[in-house]
Amino acid sequence: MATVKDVAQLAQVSVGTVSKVLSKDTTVKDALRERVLKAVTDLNYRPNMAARALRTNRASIIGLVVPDITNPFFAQLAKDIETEASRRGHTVMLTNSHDDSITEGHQIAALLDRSPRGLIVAACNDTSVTVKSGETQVISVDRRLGTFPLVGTDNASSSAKMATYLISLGHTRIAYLAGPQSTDVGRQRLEGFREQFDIHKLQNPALSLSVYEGQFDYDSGEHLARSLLLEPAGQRPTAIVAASDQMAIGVLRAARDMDIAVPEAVSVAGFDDITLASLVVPRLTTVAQQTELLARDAVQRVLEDDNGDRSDVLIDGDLVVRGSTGRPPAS
Amino acid sequence: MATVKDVAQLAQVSVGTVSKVLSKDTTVKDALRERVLKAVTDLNYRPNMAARALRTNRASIIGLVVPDITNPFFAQLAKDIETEASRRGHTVMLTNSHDDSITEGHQIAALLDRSPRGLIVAACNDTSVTVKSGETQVISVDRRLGTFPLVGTDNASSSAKMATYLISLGHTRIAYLAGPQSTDVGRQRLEGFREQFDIHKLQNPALSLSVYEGQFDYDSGEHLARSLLLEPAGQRPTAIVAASDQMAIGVLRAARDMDIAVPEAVSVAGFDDITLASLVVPRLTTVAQQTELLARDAVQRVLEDDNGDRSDVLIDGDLVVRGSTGRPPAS
DNA sequence: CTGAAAGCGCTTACAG
DNA sequence: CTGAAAGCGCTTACAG
Repeated sequence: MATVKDVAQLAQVSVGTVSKVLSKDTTVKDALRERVLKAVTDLNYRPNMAARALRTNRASIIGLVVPDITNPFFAQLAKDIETEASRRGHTVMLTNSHDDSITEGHQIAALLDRSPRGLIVAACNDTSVTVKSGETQVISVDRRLGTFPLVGTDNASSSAKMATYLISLGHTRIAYLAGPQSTDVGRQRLEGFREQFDIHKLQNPALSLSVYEGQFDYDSGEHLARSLLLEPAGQRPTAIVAASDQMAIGVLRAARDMDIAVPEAVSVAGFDDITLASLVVPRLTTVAQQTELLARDAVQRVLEDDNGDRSDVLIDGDLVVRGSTGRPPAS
Repeated sequence: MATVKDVAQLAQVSVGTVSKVLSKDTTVKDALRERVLKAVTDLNYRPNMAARALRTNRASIIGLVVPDITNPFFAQLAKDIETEASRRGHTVMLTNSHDDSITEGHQIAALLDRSPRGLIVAACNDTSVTVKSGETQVISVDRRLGTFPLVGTDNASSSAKMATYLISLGHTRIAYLAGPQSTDVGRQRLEGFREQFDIHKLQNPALSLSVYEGQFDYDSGEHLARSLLLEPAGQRPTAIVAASDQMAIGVLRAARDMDIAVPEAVSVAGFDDITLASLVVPRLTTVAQQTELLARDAVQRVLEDDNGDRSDVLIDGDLVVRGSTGRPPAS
């Protein structure tokens, strides 16, 4: 592999000059610059990233920690983050915390050892260990890590949109399958829904909301729906809203197994808009998280050292109406 | 951050000795070793990875290139690779080629710049650019890159298992929805199926197989199935086998839309055993790829420089029978 | 505007 | 068995 030294020699300049040209320093005279650039091309020179990292104390790397890359939402987010990072000349180091705070702590430490430009962390659900990041920028995404700034979806206001939409369809008995209330995301989605519901209830006291707490996964949604749907048609909810698409897909599955038509007998809605949401039968009404925007902002915050900016970024979710919701059955 | 120098000073030894202790060199006397270890703990010393990489010309990093991390199969594979790499003290750099060979080439070059221990690449479908990896170990996984050794599932023999299974159920009119025949994976799965089918046909000349080429994705499966299932019940296939779970799930969707019962009227099977396969209704019969084994072998090949070993590793897929297949309808 | 030189934090022959 | 020293390939004050 060619080094700066080789380039300098071929271009008949000093290594310092080569370095300056490479770093787009404008104080190099054109004649020299061209000689250097030609030598770079001729030798097919590629800078040694380890040397650069050692010298500058930062590598053009972004560390990314997610609970589980096989969760479709995190897969989408990771993809968008990688795309944005790559566009900006950075590489992403990925680790899975397996939703375990001890592992998460180790992963973060290991990533910090590689002097990344910054860390983007979707924290695991159990309480995270405190992280001392030193110089390194750390941004939470989706789920906050410690007290680091968060880039996430405005869960409350997005969830509120869903409440308004279902009530406007005429639903009066609504069940909400909440995520773990130990998590911010779980709490915010529930609270946003509940508060909006309560506002509508002032107009229409007949509205009723029942809430059940579960996990964000398929099984939890299926399990909760199974007992809910056991009730006779006149009493059970006419709309079931889940705190995640995975839960909602579990609900669809339960309804199918119990021969209850969606959306004719019961409407079902989710949250996230994972790829699968538009592939299930019927297609799922949900709130789309704008992962591209989340990714862009997170990467930007990590790369541009707006040092001192500790503010959160909240991005609106979009209500996406598909086939799984409709008017409640005439009763 | 503490450096070897600090540790050496505190432990009253030379930096060389510190380095030897850290690298588990056994020639250091116990007394010194303990002093060093204590100093390491006291100072909370963490080696500077960039310096180590510069000096040794290799970082404890594995580069991973997949076409698309939101594809559930690659997500599972990436997770297993990351877990295995992490277990062995290595970090994974992830990039998505977006199934584009130009991008793939750039990603590989960028990863090689960071002097990784090795590269694991699931190549994109279009012809890949040639890669000069220099010293670095490169292993293909699932889809071969250039002429690099491959760790993958034995597609042909696994596909053959599915043929035997369906024929043993009594199916005589079988449709096979193949993946792109420009890809090894697509070809191998089709050929394995067809060859096994032909063997059975010697016994039972009434068997018929029709083959349709598509993409590996949901839409392709749905699209192909839609026209297939238009035929009247006595003439259309009684079993549809897809080259991927995503295609098979598309088939399920088409059947559902057309009110054709699975598996009563038509059996459906896939390949891969993505998470979703056991979540759709009915649960999908498929061939499970053993991603954990694939991951373990790929990481091992990349880390242990069995230099010169250019052989492929083929791992059997497991037939997983679920609810989407059954006996053909009585006719 | 350009070059000579120091130094980032390690590892590794080489002496002793 | 241990230490002193060179050097990996860069970047960056500092002279000139």
